[in-house]
Amino acid sequence: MINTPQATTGLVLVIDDDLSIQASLATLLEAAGHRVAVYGSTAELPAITPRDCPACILLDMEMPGLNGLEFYRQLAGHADLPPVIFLTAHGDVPASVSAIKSGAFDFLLKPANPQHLLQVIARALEFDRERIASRAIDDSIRRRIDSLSLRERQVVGLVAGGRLNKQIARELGITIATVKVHRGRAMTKLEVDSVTQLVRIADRFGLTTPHVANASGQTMGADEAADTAGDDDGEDSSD
Amino acid sequence: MINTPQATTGLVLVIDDDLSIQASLATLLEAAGHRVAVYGSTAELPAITPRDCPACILLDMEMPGLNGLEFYRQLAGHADLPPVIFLTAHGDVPASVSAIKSGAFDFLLKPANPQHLLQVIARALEFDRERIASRAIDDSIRRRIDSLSLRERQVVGLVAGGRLNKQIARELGITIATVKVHRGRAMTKLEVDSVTQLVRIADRFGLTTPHVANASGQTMGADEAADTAGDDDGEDSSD
DNA sequence: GTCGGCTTTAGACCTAAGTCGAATAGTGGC
DNA sequence: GCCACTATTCGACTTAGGTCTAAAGCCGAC
Repeated sequence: MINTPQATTGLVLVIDDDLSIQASLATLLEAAGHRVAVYGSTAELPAITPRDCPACILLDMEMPGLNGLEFYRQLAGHADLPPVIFLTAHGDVPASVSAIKSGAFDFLLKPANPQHLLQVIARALEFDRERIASRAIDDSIRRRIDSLSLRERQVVGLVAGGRLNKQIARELGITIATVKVHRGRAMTKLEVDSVTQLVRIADRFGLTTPHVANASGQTMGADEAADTAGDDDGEDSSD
Repeated sequence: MINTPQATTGLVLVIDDDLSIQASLATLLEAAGHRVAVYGSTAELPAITPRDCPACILLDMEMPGLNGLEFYRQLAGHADLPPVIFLTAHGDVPASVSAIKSGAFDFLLKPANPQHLLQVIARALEFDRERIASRAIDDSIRRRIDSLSLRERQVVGLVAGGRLNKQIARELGITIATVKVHRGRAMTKLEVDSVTQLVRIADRFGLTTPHVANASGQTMGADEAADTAGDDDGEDSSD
């Protein structure tokens, strides 16, 4: 947002087979305060591991061997990828559209205006910085979830799904007293102190057990089912 | 996903100043079972009103007067827009990247392959159909929220924020009995029967009142604050 | 003025949730 | 075998949530 002269710096992974371009990019980027790692082909790129410093990938489209776009698609499945900026000499509209739709951060033409390129990289690094931060929070919650026992996880899912303790007890074939214990312990382990927090965590990490099984929906899928279908529960007098 | 011969049909708004293109597009689209409305310029397009039938916009980039991309940006702020497919004779990479990043559904080059164009339009209409469906759900929830009184809305926000009834009572300067009344009435009006559903609605529609005001976070922001701040409550004998 | 809606409160009563102590069973180590 | 640890189970007790009835003050609409 703010155009500070010294913005976010980080690691830029340059993938290009042209040596002169490698050199000029490295010079430009290092002058801007970034660390640079250069690779001559997609094959040379080491496995992308989650890193704590902001990074982005500057990817040439016309690479020997694997096509840049295909390479990207392959990487993108991996999910924990820093933003990718395509850089190509050929103004190919379909390729650019395809790249952006696949989630690429930007698509630039060579020769790129150095000022503009630095700007785009700065934005990409800033984006990655935020991604890393939110991943750190997620990891912390993930660890807490992993510390739950099987039963605790089941109970959390059912609680987030809107069931009462007695319904949970019936579904799991245990008594209400036991449900309460699992529920309480899960709250402690997850470091939350209200159901509202539990619901948010459960939804975000796919723990929620919806009342009505429905294939669609992801963000609030658990409840779209719940509020369109007048979910009936607790009304059976079988107990 | 499924390539049924007779896929979703709908209304296609064609915006192009070339009469011969208007004619050929209309012929092609109508043959595919779509309804077509042709406009010679962006200015001629009537106000986009929310409609119940799937629609999409086929927009020429090189229009007299307002540039297609600018026009799109202007429309996009409006939010309730059917998917827009750009159609242009000039393979302009920056324009296509910009369009897609702004949320355009696709960006095609003229002359477009008729088969491919129909395929893209079918996907756009299908996308719009789903958008309309989810909008219908949202509108229905929105109406329920609008039927809440001021107090009820406040109580919903605080409940979703994780407060106990007694905390809510203290914050609003009323008794627990009153809080319970508002809470119960809000649940009835919103047609939910568990706090978990209430939380999802409150989060999705910005009703949640977080414990501690914090700038960061949006999806789970309401609660991350809650578990760091050790909120004391219920222990003051001042009233 | 009267009607209806919003807000407020109280008391009675029932149901649901949370906590404590305690018991059982499996697992791995000494 | 014995110990420690964890997961799981349960009953008893305490607190919180939810509903119903009844009532009162306020305010805008008809």
